[in-house]
Amino acid sequence: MTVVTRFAPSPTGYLHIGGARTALYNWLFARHFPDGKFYLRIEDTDRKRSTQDAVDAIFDGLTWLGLDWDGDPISQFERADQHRAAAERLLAEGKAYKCYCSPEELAAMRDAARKEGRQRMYDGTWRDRDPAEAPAGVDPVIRLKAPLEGETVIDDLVQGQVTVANAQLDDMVLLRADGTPTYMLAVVVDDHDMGITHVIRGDDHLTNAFRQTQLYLALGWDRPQFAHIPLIHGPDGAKMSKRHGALGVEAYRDDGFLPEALRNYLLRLGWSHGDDEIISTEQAIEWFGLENVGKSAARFDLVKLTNLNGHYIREADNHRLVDLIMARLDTAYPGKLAKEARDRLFKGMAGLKERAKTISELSENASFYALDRPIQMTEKASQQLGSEGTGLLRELRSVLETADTWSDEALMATAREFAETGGRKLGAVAQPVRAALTGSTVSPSVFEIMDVLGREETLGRIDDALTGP
RNA sequence: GUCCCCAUCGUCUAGCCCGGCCUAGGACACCUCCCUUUCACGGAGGAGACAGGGGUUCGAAUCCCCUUGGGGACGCCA
Repeated sequence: MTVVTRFAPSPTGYLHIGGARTALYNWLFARHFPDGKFYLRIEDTDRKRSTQDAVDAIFDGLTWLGLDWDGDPISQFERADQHRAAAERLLAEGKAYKCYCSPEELAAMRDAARKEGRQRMYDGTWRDRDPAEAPAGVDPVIRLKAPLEGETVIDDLVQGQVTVANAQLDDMVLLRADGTPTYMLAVVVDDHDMGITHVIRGDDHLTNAFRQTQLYLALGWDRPQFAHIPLIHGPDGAKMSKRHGALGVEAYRDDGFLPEALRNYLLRLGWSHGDDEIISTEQAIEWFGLENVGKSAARFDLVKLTNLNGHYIREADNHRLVDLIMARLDTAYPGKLAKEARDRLFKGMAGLKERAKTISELSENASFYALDRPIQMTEKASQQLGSEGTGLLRELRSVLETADTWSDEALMATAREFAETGGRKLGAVAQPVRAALTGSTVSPSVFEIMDVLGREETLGRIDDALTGP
Protein backbone atom coordinates (compact mmCIF):
# COMPACT_ATOMS: atom_id res chain seq x y z
CA MET A 1 0.00 0.00 0.00
CA THR A 2 1.23 3.44 -0.87
CA VAL A 3 1.31 5.82 2.04
CA VAL A 4 -0.35 9.17 1.49
CA THR A 5 -0.31 11.85 4.16
CA ARG A 6 -1.34 15.45 4.19
CA PHE A 7 -0.86 18.62 6.15
CA ALA A 8 -4.08 20.60 6.29
CA PRO A 9 -3.69 23.95 8.00
CA SER A 10 -6.33 26.64 8.06
CA PRO A 11 -4.90 29.89 6.72
CA THR A 12 -5.84 32.12 9.62
CA GLY A 13 -2.33 33.06 10.65
CA TYR A 14 1.30 32.07 10.37
CA LEU A 15 2.58 28.52 10.55
CA HIS A 16 2.98 28.08 14.27
CA ILE A 17 5.27 25.69 16.03
CA GLY A 18 2.63 23.02 16.64
CA GLY A 19 1.56 23.05 13.03
CA ALA A 20 5.18 22.85 11.98
CA ARG A 21 5.64 19.68 13.98
CA THR A 22 2.47 18.15 12.58
CA ALA A 23 3.71 18.95 9.10
CA LEU A 24 7.12 17.49 9.92
CA TYR A 25 5.67 14.22 11.16
CA ASN A 26 3.44 13.89 8.11
CA TRP A 27 6.34 14.69 5.83
CA LEU A 28 8.71 12.30 7.57
CA PHE A 29 6.18 9.51 7.56
CA ALA A 30 5.49 9.90 3.86
CA ARG A 31 9.15 10.24 2.93
CA HIS A 32 9.95 7.15 4.95
CA PHE A 33 8.25 5.12 2.26
CA PRO A 34 9.85 5.07 -1.19
CA ASP A 35 6.62 5.98 -2.95
CA GLY A 36 4.95 7.85 -0.12
CA LYS A 37 3.16 11.09 -0.87
CA PHE A 38 2.84 14.22 1.23
CA TYR A 39 0.11 16.63 0.19
CA LEU A 40 -0.71 20.10 1.31
CA ARG A 41 -4.31 21.14 1.64
CA ILE A 42 -5.37 24.60 2.67
CA GLU A 43 -8.52 24.48 4.76
CA ASP A 44 -9.97 27.77 3.69
CA THR A 45 -13.66 27.04 3.93
CA ASP A 46 -14.04 29.77 6.50
CA ARG A 47 -13.94 32.68 4.08
CA LYS A 48 -14.15 35.29 6.76
CA ARG A 49 -10.96 34.23 8.49
CA SER A 50 -8.85 32.92 5.64
CA THR A 51 -6.32 35.22 4.06
CA GLN A 52 -3.85 34.98 1.23
CA ASP A 53 -1.15 36.36 3.53
CA ALA A 54 -1.65 33.42 5.81
CA VAL A 55 -1.49 31.00 2.89
CA ASP A 56 1.80 32.56 1.84
CA ALA A 57 3.12 32.40 5.37
CA ILE A 58 2.37 28.69 5.47
CA PHE A 59 4.14 28.10 2.15
CA ASP A 60 7.12 30.16 3.31
CA GLY A 61 7.30 28.43 6.65
CA LEU A 62 7.20 24.95 5.18
CA THR A 63 9.70 25.87 2.52
CA TRP A 64 12.09 27.35 5.03
CA LEU A 65 11.79 24.21 7.13
CA GLY A 66 12.61 22.15 4.08
CA LEU A 67 9.30 20.33 4.01
CA ASP A 68 8.38 19.94 0.37
CA TRP A 69 4.94 18.75 -0.66
CA ASP A 70 3.88 16.72 -3.64
CA GLY A 71 1.77 18.27 -6.38
CA ASP A 72 -0.04 21.56 -6.08
CA PRO A 73 -1.56 22.64 -2.79
CA ILE A 74 -5.27 21.96 -2.73
CA SER A 75 -7.76 24.60 -1.76
CA GLN A 76 -10.57 23.10 0.20
CA PHE A 77 -12.83 25.98 -0.68
CA GLU A 78 -12.54 25.17 -4.35
CA ARG A 79 -13.82 21.67 -3.75
CA ALA A 80 -17.13 22.84 -2.30
CA ASP A 81 -19.09 21.21 -5.13
CA GLN A 82 -17.80 17.77 -4.24
CA HIS A 83 -18.57 18.37 -0.57
CA ARG A 84 -22.07 19.46 -1.40
CA ALA A 85 -22.61 16.47 -3.64
CA ALA A 86 -21.71 14.13 -0.79
CA ALA A 87 -24.20 15.85 1.49
CA GLU A 88 -26.93 15.74 -1.15
CA ARG A 89 -26.31 12.05 -1.63
CA LEU A 90 -26.67 11.42 2.07
CA LEU A 91 -29.86 13.44 2.06
CA ALA A 92 -31.24 11.43 -0.86
CA GLU A 93 -30.34 8.19 0.88
CA GLY A 94 -32.12 9.26 4.04
CA LYS A 95 -28.86 9.36 5.99
CA ALA A 96 -29.07 13.08 6.50
CA TYR A 97 -31.89 15.52 7.06
CA LYS A 98 -32.76 19.16 7.04
CA CYS A 99 -32.83 21.00 10.31
CA TYR A 100 -34.63 24.32 10.66
CA CYS A 101 -33.57 25.25 14.17
CA SER A 102 -32.74 28.86 14.82
CA PRO A 103 -29.54 29.99 16.51
CA GLU A 104 -31.63 30.87 19.54
CA GLU A 105 -33.10 27.40 19.78
CA LEU A 106 -29.63 25.91 19.44
CA ALA A 107 -28.30 28.15 22.19
CA ALA A 108 -31.12 27.03 24.44
CA MET A 109 -30.31 23.40 23.71
CA ARG A 110 -26.68 23.99 24.50
CA ASP A 111 -27.53 25.58 27.82
CA ALA A 112 -29.90 22.78 28.69
CA ALA A 113 -27.30 20.16 27.79
CA ARG A 114 -24.73 21.84 29.99
CA LYS A 115 -27.11 22.09 32.86
CA GLU A 116 -28.11 18.46 32.62
CA GLY A 117 -24.53 17.32 32.32
CA ARG A 118 -24.82 16.10 28.78
CA GLN A 119 -22.18 16.53 26.14
CA ARG A 120 -24.60 16.02 23.30
CA MET A 121 -25.96 19.39 22.37
CA TYR A 122 -28.42 19.08 19.50
CA ASP A 123 -31.50 17.20 20.61
CA GLY A 124 -32.54 15.87 17.21
CA THR A 125 -35.62 18.01 16.90
CA TRP A 126 -35.82 17.74 13.11
CA ARG A 127 -34.41 14.26 12.83
CA ASP A 128 -37.78 12.62 12.29
CA ARG A 129 -39.99 15.60 12.03
CA ASP A 130 -42.08 16.11 8.94
CA PRO A 131 -40.35 18.62 6.63
CA ALA A 132 -43.84 19.93 5.87
CA GLU A 133 -43.71 21.56 9.28
CA ALA A 134 -40.72 23.60 8.26
CA PRO A 135 -41.07 27.26 9.09
CA ALA A 136 -41.37 29.50 6.06
CA GLY A 137 -38.42 31.57 4.97
CA VAL A 138 -35.84 29.63 6.96
CA ASP A 139 -32.90 28.09 5.16
CA PRO A 140 -32.18 24.73 6.77
CA VAL A 141 -28.82 23.16 7.54
CA ILE A 142 -28.18 19.55 6.60
CA ARG A 143 -27.38 17.27 9.50
CA LEU A 144 -26.09 13.74 9.51
CA LYS A 145 -28.51 11.19 10.91
CA ALA A 146 -25.96 9.67 13.25
CA PRO A 147 -26.55 6.43 15.12
CA LEU A 148 -28.19 6.92 18.49
CA GLU A 149 -27.00 3.72 20.08
CA GLY A 150 -23.88 1.64 20.12
CA GLU A 151 -20.41 3.05 20.10
CA THR A 152 -17.82 4.38 17.75
CA VAL A 153 -14.31 3.02 17.97
CA ILE A 154 -11.12 4.24 16.45
CA ASP A 155 -7.85 2.36 16.44
CA ASP A 156 -5.46 5.21 16.66
CA LEU A 157 -1.85 4.56 15.75
CA VAL A 158 -0.67 6.74 18.61
CA GLN A 159 -3.51 6.77 21.13
CA GLY A 160 -4.48 3.14 20.80
CA GLN A 161 -8.08 2.00 20.78
CA VAL A 162 -10.43 4.76 21.85
CA THR A 163 -14.15 4.24 22.22
CA VAL A 164 -17.00 6.64 22.70
CA ALA A 165 -20.71 6.00 23.11
CA ASN A 166 -22.72 7.23 20.15
CA ALA A 167 -25.12 8.77 22.62
CA GLN A 168 -22.38 11.33 23.28
CA LEU A 169 -22.32 12.49 19.68
CA ASP A 170 -25.06 14.63 18.25
CA ASP A 171 -26.08 15.03 14.63
CA MET A 172 -23.37 17.16 13.12
CA VAL A 173 -24.03 19.85 10.56
CA LEU A 174 -22.81 18.92 7.09
CA LEU A 175 -24.02 21.87 5.08
CA ARG A 176 -24.61 25.29 6.53
CA ALA A 177 -27.78 27.26 5.91
CA ASP A 178 -26.00 29.11 3.12
CA GLY A 179 -25.18 25.80 1.46
CA THR A 180 -21.47 25.84 2.23
CA PRO A 181 -19.88 22.68 3.64
CA THR A 182 -18.62 22.47 7.19
CA TYR A 183 -15.11 21.45 8.09
CA MET A 184 -16.25 18.01 9.22
CA LEU A 185 -17.76 17.19 5.84
CA ALA A 186 -15.00 18.79 3.82
CA VAL A 187 -12.24 16.92 5.62
CA VAL A 188 -13.83 13.55 5.10
CA VAL A 189 -14.61 14.11 1.44
CA ASP A 190 -11.19 15.56 0.71
CA ASP A 191 -9.23 12.94 2.57
CA HIS A 192 -11.19 10.29 0.73
CA ASP A 193 -10.80 11.88 -2.69
CA MET A 194 -7.11 12.54 -2.14
CA GLY A 195 -6.54 8.93 -1.19
CA ILE A 196 -5.14 9.85 2.21
CA THR A 197 -4.08 6.68 4.01
CA HIS A 198 -2.80 8.22 7.23
CA VAL A 199 -4.26 11.21 8.97
CA ILE A 200 -1.58 12.51 11.32
CA ARG A 201 -2.74 15.54 13.26
CA GLY A 202 -2.90 17.09 16.72
CA ASP A 203 -4.91 15.19 19.29
CA ASP A 204 -7.22 18.15 19.67
CA HIS A 205 -8.85 16.48 16.66
CA LEU A 206 -9.35 13.17 18.40
CA THR A 207 -13.01 13.77 19.11
CA ASN A 208 -13.48 14.89 15.52
CA ALA A 209 -12.27 11.49 14.45
CA PHE A 210 -15.35 9.94 16.01
CA ARG A 211 -17.71 12.16 14.08
CA GLN A 212 -15.71 11.68 10.94
CA THR A 213 -15.93 7.95 11.45
CA GLN A 214 -19.71 8.21 11.50
CA LEU A 215 -19.52 10.14 8.26
CA TYR A 216 -17.24 7.64 6.59
CA LEU A 217 -19.66 4.92 7.59
CA ALA A 218 -22.64 6.80 6.22
CA LEU A 219 -20.82 7.51 2.99
CA GLY A 220 -19.74 3.89 2.71
CA TRP A 221 -16.08 4.75 2.49
CA ASP A 222 -13.05 3.17 4.12
CA ARG A 223 -11.47 5.22 6.83
CA PRO A 224 -7.85 6.28 6.75
CA GLN A 225 -5.61 5.30 9.63
CA PHE A 226 -5.61 7.91 12.36
CA ALA A 227 -2.60 9.04 14.35
CA HIS A 228 -3.39 11.78 16.84
CA ILE A 229 -0.20 13.22 18.16
CA PRO A 230 -0.10 15.01 21.51
CA LEU A 231 -0.13 18.76 21.48
CA ILE A 232 2.85 20.92 22.24
CA HIS A 233 2.34 22.86 25.43
CA GLY A 234 3.85 26.15 26.40
CA PRO A 235 6.14 26.45 29.43
CA ASP A 236 2.97 26.89 31.52
CA GLY A 237 1.69 23.46 30.51
CA ALA A 238 -1.29 24.67 28.51
CA LYS A 239 -1.92 24.13 24.86
CA MET A 240 0.39 26.20 22.73
CA SER A 241 -1.82 27.80 20.16
CA LYS A 242 -1.81 30.97 18.16
CA ARG A 243 -4.25 32.35 20.64
CA HIS A 244 -1.82 31.71 23.46
CA GLY A 245 1.14 33.42 21.94
CA ALA A 246 2.77 30.59 20.02
CA LEU A 247 5.18 32.01 17.51
CA GLY A 248 5.28 31.38 13.82
CA VAL A 249 8.28 29.58 12.39
CA GLU A 250 9.42 32.78 10.72
CA ALA A 251 9.84 34.29 14.17
CA TYR A 252 12.34 31.57 14.97
CA ARG A 253 14.09 32.21 11.69
CA ASP A 254 14.30 35.90 12.52
CA ASP A 255 15.60 35.11 15.98
CA GLY A 256 18.47 33.27 14.37
CA PHE A 257 17.48 29.64 14.43
CA LEU A 258 18.50 27.26 11.69
CA PRO A 259 15.80 25.14 10.07
CA GLU A 260 17.69 21.92 10.70
CA ALA A 261 17.86 22.78 14.41
CA LEU A 262 14.14 23.43 14.60
CA ARG A 263 13.48 20.24 12.67
CA ASN A 264 15.64 18.19 15.01
CA TYR A 265 14.09 19.80 18.06
CA LEU A 266 10.53 19.33 16.88
CA LEU A 267 11.26 15.76 15.91
CA ARG A 268 12.49 14.87 19.38
CA LEU A 269 9.60 16.66 21.03
CA GLY A 270 7.27 13.72 21.32
CA TRP A 271 9.19 11.15 19.34
CA SER A 272 12.30 9.22 20.20
CA HIS A 273 14.76 6.76 18.82
CA GLY A 274 16.47 5.37 21.89
CA ASP A 275 18.96 7.83 23.30
CA ASP A 276 19.62 9.60 20.03
CA GLU A 277 19.45 13.37 20.27
CA ILE A 278 21.25 14.73 17.24
CA ILE A 279 19.41 13.29 14.30
CA SER A 280 19.99 14.27 10.71
CA THR A 281 17.05 14.56 8.40
CA GLU A 282 18.26 11.52 6.47
CA GLN A 283 18.29 9.49 9.66
CA ALA A 284 14.94 10.90 10.67
CA ILE A 285 13.38 9.76 7.41
CA GLU A 286 14.88 6.33 7.86
CA TRP A 287 13.90 5.95 11.49
CA PHE A 288 10.61 7.76 11.79
CA GLY A 289 7.57 5.74 12.64
CA LEU A 290 4.31 6.40 14.42
CA GLU A 291 4.95 3.64 16.96
CA ASN A 292 7.61 5.74 18.64
CA VAL A 293 5.47 8.80 19.08
CA GLY A 294 4.75 9.40 22.76
CA LYS A 295 1.26 9.74 24.13
CA SER A 296 1.77 12.62 26.51
CA ALA A 297 2.03 16.28 25.72
CA ALA A 298 5.43 17.94 25.73
CA ARG A 299 6.41 21.41 26.81
CA PHE A 300 8.25 23.65 24.47
CA ASP A 301 11.74 24.36 25.78
CA LEU A 302 13.49 27.26 24.09
CA VAL A 303 16.74 26.59 25.93
CA LYS A 304 17.08 23.13 24.49
CA LEU A 305 16.23 24.41 21.03
CA THR A 306 18.94 27.00 21.50
CA ASN A 307 21.47 24.40 22.47
CA LEU A 308 20.63 22.33 19.43
CA ASN A 309 20.91 25.43 17.30
CA GLY A 310 24.42 26.02 18.62
CA HIS A 311 25.32 22.53 17.58
CA TYR A 312 24.03 23.02 14.06
CA ILE A 313 25.76 26.38 13.75
CA ARG A 314 29.05 24.72 14.58
CA GLU A 315 28.33 22.13 11.93
CA ALA A 316 27.12 24.60 9.33
CA ASP A 317 29.05 25.53 6.23
CA ASN A 318 31.03 28.76 6.67
CA HIS A 319 29.93 30.31 3.41
CA ARG A 320 26.31 29.79 4.37
CA LEU A 321 26.88 31.39 7.76
CA VAL A 322 28.62 34.36 6.23
CA ASP A 323 25.70 34.89 3.87
CA LEU A 324 23.30 34.68 6.77
CA ILE A 325 25.10 37.21 8.93
CA MET A 326 26.05 39.58 6.11
CA ALA A 327 22.35 40.08 5.49
CA ARG A 328 21.80 40.93 9.14
CA LEU A 329 24.86 43.13 9.39
CA ASP A 330 23.79 45.00 6.29
CA THR A 331 20.52 45.99 7.85
CA ALA A 332 22.01 46.62 11.29
CA TYR A 333 24.82 48.84 9.98
CA PRO A 334 23.69 50.24 6.65
CA GLY A 335 26.59 51.60 4.64
CA LYS A 336 29.08 51.04 7.42
CA LEU A 337 30.50 47.67 6.48
CA ALA A 338 34.14 47.46 5.52
CA LYS A 339 34.83 46.30 2.00
CA GLU A 340 36.84 43.43 3.46
CA ALA A 341 33.93 42.41 5.67
CA ARG A 342 32.96 39.27 3.83
CA ASP A 343 36.53 38.00 3.54
CA ARG A 344 37.27 38.63 7.18
CA LEU A 345 34.07 36.97 8.31
CA PHE A 346 34.81 33.92 6.28
CA LYS A 347 38.37 33.71 7.57
CA GLY A 348 37.30 34.26 11.14
CA MET A 349 34.19 32.07 11.02
CA ALA A 350 35.78 29.03 12.61
CA GLY A 351 36.51 30.99 15.76
CA LEU A 352 33.19 32.78 15.63
CA LYS A 353 30.80 29.92 15.08
CA GLU A 354 31.63 27.94 18.17
CA ARG A 355 30.81 30.94 20.32
CA ALA A 356 27.28 31.51 19.14
CA LYS A 357 24.04 29.69 19.72
CA THR A 358 21.96 31.70 17.30
CA ILE A 359 22.58 33.46 14.04
CA SER A 360 21.69 36.76 15.64
CA GLU A 361 24.26 36.18 18.33
CA LEU A 362 26.77 35.16 15.71
CA SER A 363 26.07 38.29 13.78
CA GLU A 364 26.53 40.54 16.82
CA ASN A 365 29.72 38.78 17.83
CA ALA A 366 31.07 39.12 14.32
CA SER A 367 30.35 42.81 13.86
CA PHE A 368 33.88 43.88 14.86
CA TYR A 369 35.20 42.07 11.79
CA ALA A 370 32.68 43.64 9.48
CA LEU A 371 32.87 47.25 10.61
CA ASP A 372 35.35 49.89 9.56
CA ARG A 373 37.65 51.65 12.02
CA PRO A 374 37.33 53.16 14.45
CA ILE A 375 35.27 50.58 16.26
CA GLN A 376 32.91 51.21 19.11
CA MET A 377 34.22 50.31 22.52
CA THR A 378 32.10 48.87 25.32
CA GLU A 379 32.53 50.24 28.79
CA LYS A 380 34.17 47.09 30.04
CA ALA A 381 36.56 47.14 27.14
CA SER A 382 37.54 50.72 27.89
CA GLN A 383 38.42 49.68 31.40
CA GLN A 384 40.95 47.23 29.99
CA LEU A 385 42.68 50.22 28.50
CA GLY A 386 43.65 51.96 31.69
CA SER A 387 47.14 53.29 32.12
CA GLU A 388 48.64 49.85 32.57
CA GLY A 389 46.79 48.36 29.65
CA THR A 390 47.63 51.24 27.39
CA GLY A 391 51.27 51.02 28.33
CA LEU A 392 51.40 47.34 27.49
CA LEU A 393 49.56 47.95 24.28
CA ARG A 394 52.03 50.61 23.23
CA GLU A 395 54.99 48.36 23.89
CA LEU A 396 53.41 45.43 22.13
CA ARG A 397 52.60 47.60 19.18
CA SER A 398 56.21 48.23 18.42
CA VAL A 399 56.95 44.53 18.70
CA LEU A 400 54.10 43.77 16.36
CA GLU A 401 55.17 46.38 13.86
CA THR A 402 58.33 44.49 13.19
CA ALA A 403 57.08 40.96 13.64
CA ASP A 404 58.54 38.64 11.00
CA THR A 405 55.65 36.33 10.50
CA TRP A 406 52.04 37.47 10.66
CA SER A 407 50.23 34.31 11.59
CA ASP A 408 48.07 33.08 14.39
CA GLU A 409 50.73 30.91 15.96
CA ALA A 410 53.69 33.18 15.40
CA LEU A 411 51.78 36.09 16.84
CA MET A 412 50.89 34.13 19.93
CA ALA A 413 54.50 33.08 20.42
CA THR A 414 55.57 36.68 20.05
CA ALA A 415 53.03 37.88 22.55
CA ARG A 416 53.88 35.14 24.99
CA GLU A 417 57.54 35.99 24.83
CA PHE A 418 56.73 39.65 25.28
CA ALA A 419 54.57 38.89 28.31
CA GLU A 420 57.05 36.59 29.96
CA THR A 421 59.86 39.05 29.50
CA GLY A 422 57.84 41.52 31.50
CA GLY A 423 57.01 38.84 34.06
CA ARG A 424 53.36 38.79 33.10
CA LYS A 425 50.79 36.28 32.12
CA LEU A 426 49.67 36.14 28.54
CA GLY A 427 46.20 37.20 29.57
CA ALA A 428 47.44 40.51 30.90
CA VAL A 429 48.70 41.36 27.46
CA ALA A 430 45.91 39.76 25.47
CA GLN A 431 43.01 41.57 27.13
CA PRO A 432 44.02 45.12 26.17
CA VAL A 433 44.66 43.91 22.64
CA ARG A 434 41.27 42.27 22.57
CA ALA A 435 39.68 45.51 23.66
CA ALA A 436 41.52 47.48 21.01
CA LEU A 437 40.78 45.04 18.23
CA THR A 438 37.20 44.10 19.00
CA GLY A 439 35.93 46.80 21.33
CA SER A 440 34.88 44.03 23.64
CA THR A 441 36.20 41.86 26.44
CA VAL A 442 34.85 38.72 24.86
CA SER A 443 35.86 37.41 21.48
CA PRO A 444 37.66 34.64 19.63
CA SER A 445 41.40 34.29 20.11
CA VAL A 446 43.09 37.65 19.73
CA PHE A 447 45.87 36.11 17.67
CA GLU A 448 43.41 34.59 15.30
CA ILE A 449 41.80 37.99 15.03
CA MET A 450 45.11 39.68 14.29
CA ASP A 451 45.73 37.09 11.64
CA VAL A 452 42.33 37.70 10.04
CA LEU A 453 42.59 41.49 10.28
CA GLY A 454 46.13 41.66 8.93
CA ARG A 455 48.99 43.80 10.16
CA GLU A 456 47.80 47.11 8.84
CA GLU A 457 44.30 46.94 10.26
CA THR A 458 45.56 45.51 13.54
CA LEU A 459 48.06 48.29 14.01
CA GLY A 460 45.46 50.81 12.97
CA ARG A 461 43.00 49.62 15.57
CA ILE A 462 45.69 49.63 18.24
CA ASP A 463 46.53 53.20 17.29
CA ASP A 464 42.86 54.13 17.53
CA ALA A 465 42.80 52.76 21.05
CA LEU A 466 46.04 54.48 21.99
CA THR A 467 44.98 57.87 20.71
CA GLY A 468 41.32 57.52 21.57
CA PRO A 469 39.45 59.53 24.20
C1' G B 1 -20.43 20.13 33.98
C1' U B 2 -20.05 15.84 30.35
C1' C B 3 -16.89 12.83 27.35
C1' C B 4 -11.94 11.43 25.97
C1' C B 5 -6.72 11.25 26.82
C1' C B 6 -2.21 11.56 29.65
C1' A B 7 1.16 10.77 34.16
C1' U B 8 9.65 8.49 34.83
C1' C B 9 14.87 13.91 37.02
C1' G B 10 13.12 21.37 36.44
C1' U B 11 12.43 20.18 30.82
C1' C B 12 12.64 16.50 26.51
C1' U B 13 12.90 11.41 26.97
C1' A B 14 14.87 5.62 27.26
C1' G B 15 12.85 1.58 29.83
C1' C B 16 6.59 -0.11 29.96
C1' C B 17 3.34 -3.57 25.05
C1' C B 18 6.58 -9.19 25.96
C1' G B 19 7.21 -8.06 34.66
C1' G B 20 13.40 -9.82 37.04
C1' C B 21 19.39 -7.46 33.02
C1' C B 22 16.80 -0.72 36.76
C1' U B 23 21.22 0.38 43.28
C1' A B 24 16.01 3.68 36.56
C1' G B 25 19.90 5.25 31.22
C1' G B 26 20.64 9.63 27.88
C1' A B 27 20.03 14.89 26.51
C1' C B 28 19.19 20.19 27.86
C1' A B 29 19.63 23.30 32.06
C1' C B 30 22.32 23.58 36.92
C1' C B 31 26.95 22.80 40.24
C1' U B 32 32.39 21.35 40.66
C1' C B 33 36.92 20.44 38.31
C1' C B 34 40.20 20.13 33.86
C1' C B 35 41.69 22.59 29.22
C1' U B 36 42.59 27.95 28.53
C1' U B 37 44.68 34.91 26.44
C1' U B 38 38.62 36.36 27.44
C1' C B 39 34.21 33.91 26.17
C1' A B 40 32.88 29.64 24.18
C1' C B 41 33.90 24.63 22.50
C1' G B 42 35.62 20.12 24.47
C1' G B 43 36.64 16.61 28.60
C1' A B 44 35.83 14.47 33.76
C1' G B 45 32.62 14.33 37.90
C1' G B 46 28.01 15.81 40.85
C1' A B 47 23.06 16.79 42.33
C1' G B 48 18.27 15.46 40.27
C1' A B 49 12.50 11.30 38.75
C1' C B 50 9.16 6.02 38.51
C1' A B 51 2.37 11.39 41.46
C1' G B 52 -0.24 8.73 45.84
C1' G B 53 -2.80 4.39 47.54
C1' G B 54 -4.44 -0.44 46.93
C1' G B 55 -4.05 -5.07 44.52
C1' U B 56 -1.83 -9.41 41.20
C1' U B 57 3.04 -11.83 41.64
C1' C B 58 8.50 -15.20 44.46
C1' G B 59 9.37 -10.35 42.10
C1' A B 60 6.24 -4.13 39.38
C1' A B 61 8.67 1.97 36.71
C1' U B 62 6.63 -2.10 33.86
C1' C B 63 -0.01 -5.65 34.64
C1' C B 64 -5.12 -4.24 37.13
C1' C B 65 -8.22 -0.79 40.17
C1' C B 66 -9.01 3.77 42.79
C1' U B 67 -7.47 8.71 44.06
C1' U B 68 -4.99 13.03 42.74
C1' G B 69 -2.96 16.12 39.18
C1' G B 70 -2.62 17.82 34.08
C1' G B 71 -4.50 18.32 29.17
C1' G B 72 -8.00 18.15 25.14
C1' A B 73 -12.97 18.20 23.09
C1' C B 74 -17.92 19.58 23.58
C1' G B 75 -19.79 25.67 17.10
C1' C B 76 -24.02 26.64 10.89
C1' C B 77 -14.53 27.65 13.50
C1' A B 78 -11.00 24.76 11.56
